[in-house]
Amino acid sequence: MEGDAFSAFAITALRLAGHLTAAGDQLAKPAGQTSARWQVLAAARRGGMSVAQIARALGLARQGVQRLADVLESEGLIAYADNPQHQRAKLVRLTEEGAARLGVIEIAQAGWADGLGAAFTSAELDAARSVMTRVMEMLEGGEAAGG
Amino acid sequence: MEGDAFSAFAITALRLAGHLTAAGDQLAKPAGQTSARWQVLAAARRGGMSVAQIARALGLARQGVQRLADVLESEGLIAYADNPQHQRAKLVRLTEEGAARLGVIEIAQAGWADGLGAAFTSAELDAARSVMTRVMEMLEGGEAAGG
DNA sequence: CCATATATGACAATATGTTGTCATTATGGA
DNA sequence: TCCATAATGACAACATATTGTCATATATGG
Repeated sequence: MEGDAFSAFAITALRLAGHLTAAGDQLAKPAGQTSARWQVLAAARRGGMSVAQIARALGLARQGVQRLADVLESEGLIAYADNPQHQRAKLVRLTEEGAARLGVIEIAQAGWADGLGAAFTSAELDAARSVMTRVMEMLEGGEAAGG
Repeated sequence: MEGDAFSAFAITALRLAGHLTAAGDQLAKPAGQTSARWQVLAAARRGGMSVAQIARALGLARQGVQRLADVLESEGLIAYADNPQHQRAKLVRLTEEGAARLGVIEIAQAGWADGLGAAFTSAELDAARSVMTRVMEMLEGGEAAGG
């Protein structure tokens, strides 16, 4: 029954996420950051997005990202810029200090990903990611059966 | 470069976990529970495990599971039984009320997993899970390169 | 038996994330 | 223009989870 295979898949995915978050925290630690802050810094570098837009891009609640962004702003890693499109929704941009911290993290992350990725083929990783993405799309869409 | 494929895999896994937790919360909601409590109830049904053992089995910090277990115990869904092997580490067991709640959740979960799993072959799901498991084992083991 | 190391529960501080609520700002239709 | 609706930031309450610390219980080696 695919239901059992799916349940096992879901349980494994949840445990994997815990390990990945912990690994991300370790990668971000030398820059004084965490996995969550790192995500916001990376979004800030893209630029042109408000906090609410970043939250949607990350699949997180607006309020949680707002709290992180406010902390990063108070530490000078990001800055709020006026948005000609919207008076309240300021645009988030990366400061020089923020870019420096993000750079430190991403150098470490690249080495980490290369090291772990070497144990897999790109095809394996992409196939697994494809399944994960399809599951996500189903969860975002129909809210599923049986609930 | 497999590093890039791995990075994309990791980002997708983190987002998927968020969706799965939200879905689990919805499944557990009719029983007045959450994803986290559900996991502890399921472990309690297996029986013969202390809080610390459950935490290790779930890949979570001992202290967090302890807090959940204390709440579940105060609500009468689990009970602490004396452990002949260890004076302090009581064994966690499911009460009748806990079993009833867990049953409600698992009926909903079975339908949910069948519905979502129908869009995949067991082979796809198992292959994806295999990759996730291998990543986890690498993360648990070496703590990886580049960090 | 004793000393050391490990495991466990208790407690606290902190980080992350969700939901709910509110006032304000945009947006779109009558 | 006016009004209803949606989006946004601010604030609060709560759930989850981590790390750190402490005292006590258990295990291990001498």
